[in-house]
Amino acid sequence: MNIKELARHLDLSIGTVSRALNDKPDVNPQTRERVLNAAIELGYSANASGRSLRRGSTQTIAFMLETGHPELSTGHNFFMRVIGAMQPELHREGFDLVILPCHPTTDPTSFLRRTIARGMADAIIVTATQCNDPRIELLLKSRIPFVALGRSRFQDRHPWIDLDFERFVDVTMDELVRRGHERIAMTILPNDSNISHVLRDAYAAAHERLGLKHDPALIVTSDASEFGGNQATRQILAMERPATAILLNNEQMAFGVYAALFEAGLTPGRDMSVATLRRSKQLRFLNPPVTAFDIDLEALGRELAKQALRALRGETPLAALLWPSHFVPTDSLADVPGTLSD
Amino acid sequence: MNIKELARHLDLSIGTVSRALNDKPDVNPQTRERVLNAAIELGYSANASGRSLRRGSTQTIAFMLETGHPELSTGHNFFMRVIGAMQPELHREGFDLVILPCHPTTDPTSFLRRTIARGMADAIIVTATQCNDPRIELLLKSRIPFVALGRSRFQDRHPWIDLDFERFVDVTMDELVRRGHERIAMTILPNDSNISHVLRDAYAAAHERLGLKHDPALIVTSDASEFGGNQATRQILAMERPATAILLNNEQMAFGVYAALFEAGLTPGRDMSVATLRRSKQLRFLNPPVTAFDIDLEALGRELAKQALRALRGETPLAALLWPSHFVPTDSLADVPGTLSD
DNA sequence: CCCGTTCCCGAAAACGTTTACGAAAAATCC
DNA sequence: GGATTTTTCGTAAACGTTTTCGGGAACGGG
Repeated sequence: MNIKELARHLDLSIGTVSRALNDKPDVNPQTRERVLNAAIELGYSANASGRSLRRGSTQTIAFMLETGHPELSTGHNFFMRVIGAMQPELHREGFDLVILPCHPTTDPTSFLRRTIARGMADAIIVTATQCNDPRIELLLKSRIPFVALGRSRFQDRHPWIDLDFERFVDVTMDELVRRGHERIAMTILPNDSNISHVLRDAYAAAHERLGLKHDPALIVTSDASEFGGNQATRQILAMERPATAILLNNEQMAFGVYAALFEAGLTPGRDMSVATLRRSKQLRFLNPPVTAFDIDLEALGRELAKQALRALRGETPLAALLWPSHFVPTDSLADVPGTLSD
Repeated sequence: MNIKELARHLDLSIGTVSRALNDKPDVNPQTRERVLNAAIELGYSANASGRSLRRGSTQTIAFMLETGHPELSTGHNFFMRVIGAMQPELHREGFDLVILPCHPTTDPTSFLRRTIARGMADAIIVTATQCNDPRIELLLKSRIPFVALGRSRFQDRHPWIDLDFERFVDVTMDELVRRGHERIAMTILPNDSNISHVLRDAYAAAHERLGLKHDPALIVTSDASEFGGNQATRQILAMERPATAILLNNEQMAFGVYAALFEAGLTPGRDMSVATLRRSKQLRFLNPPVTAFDIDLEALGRELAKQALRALRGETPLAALLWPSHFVPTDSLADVPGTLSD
């Protein structure tokens, strides 16, 4: 069922049919009605290849998602929440959203190069950005509209949205210091992800601001999984002067942290304060629930969609965005033993 | 950079360039070499729209994923593992994999109809199948190659792969009955998903086989989340004769189950045996770890990819597949209090 | 030297759509 | 009623690719 058949069926030329379907002027309201009805009845939708070939645009936005990273497996719920919210937002404007999964065995940059060269999308979303990200260099060079979910070295040259990791560190450390903590550990990822850089900087700045001694050993590298949290906690507990609190950059890690604490005969919250970035449903079923930040991922997804549309329409990009979050302290933060809270 | 530019740059006709790039005969080995090198150097990849318009096929396989269902949010790790494994498998054969996210606010069937009519993919993967699935009816009517990850009423008319829920119920109940349990609860989903039907049947059959009394109240409906598990457990504990074991159809639920047990002053494993379908990394950090089945999701993804390729090549479909799994019992299963195990 | 074969390449059509252009018909104006 | 505008539609080109077809050159055999 193509436009030619549809036109023949209506006894019209394909030009008229096309104009009717695309809300162009120069077509009688009655015939337009007739065409629209016939299209629905015969289940006609314009062939995507033909349309994009002629138009020079695919009406499609691609979300490039690197899958299969064991250390990122936890992030899929995060991304799916965001993506889920993007789809209807784009759909309303006549755009399709496709996710392009990229397995770690294939080079993300050449994967991206190929999708750009083949013209598979009008705009692209990249995420899990590195500080020095070759994908972003490529995107800038290709002059294709894109939005990054995450910052990078080139962040002033393209639209982006990112979580407010600085605020996470600041607010949590303020609270911990207020409760008497002095040795506060933090986990970061083993790769070159930009998050790690941001966290390091924020961590150092907070120590400076609060007049704390900055012990580099308190930054432990581990992957963002339950195992990572578990191993990091063991490492911290094995120190001659263990930390009394730990900041996690990922909610999954908390399960491993709690397990390691229990195993050492310690009580989370009382003997070790724990905080993580994003509050998720699961965390509520840990005892005590883990201190974290509420983040509206659906709104984030909608915003990402809007930014993408602005980018491909050539409108001036909105101000880059550190996404707001809401601090939800719980009993997983406690006073340092022997300290009186105010 | 299109084929015309490339041809001009090489001082050849576009026909020859195309033949060279596509490994057709009738082109001098030397010129082919020359073309291939130039294509790499100039970063040429054939425009997807032009190619698929001419070829009548997109060399693309679409995985339709319904996002945003709160009750399915947990499944994203599951799907992402599968999808991650599919991509390289398809890539080796020259196919692209795209995920089409479908938000619950849009009707999945018309979403699917549109993607079929627009010719966006050569084959389609659908999942989260219902017993009476309009999407599958549509796919059959459209005569487009597809594979279902999950069974349905039409399962003998199309290729599919599904988890072996029957084996889950059988093996777990055997073990529980051996340990003296007589009242075994099971959760199912609130929707019309085919899983629920399969589980009900297997549950009834196992009771029959093992000579147990089948109490319908022991099948509790709840969504597949931590909250669902929590609420289901409370419901079970509130019975005048509570169950002594519970079968979960989703690993996330275990967290809610454990929390509810702790809150009631009960110990998982000792006071209530717990088993769930799929073993995940998280479950290991519950205490005791939850009995479950190891499932090789990557292999499942690769198999799904192969089935899709067979389907679109018109080869006879492989036998439909109940995917194998490996039972890993843990201390979350225990003898009924007062019973001696052999 | 001529004929048949093989090898390589260019010309052109086709895929389904959109859109610029022109033309016929209808409507409006004086 | 003729001139002019407006409305409505058909024609045809174009998008980038693949593929069929035919033809020229090279080659070999007689």
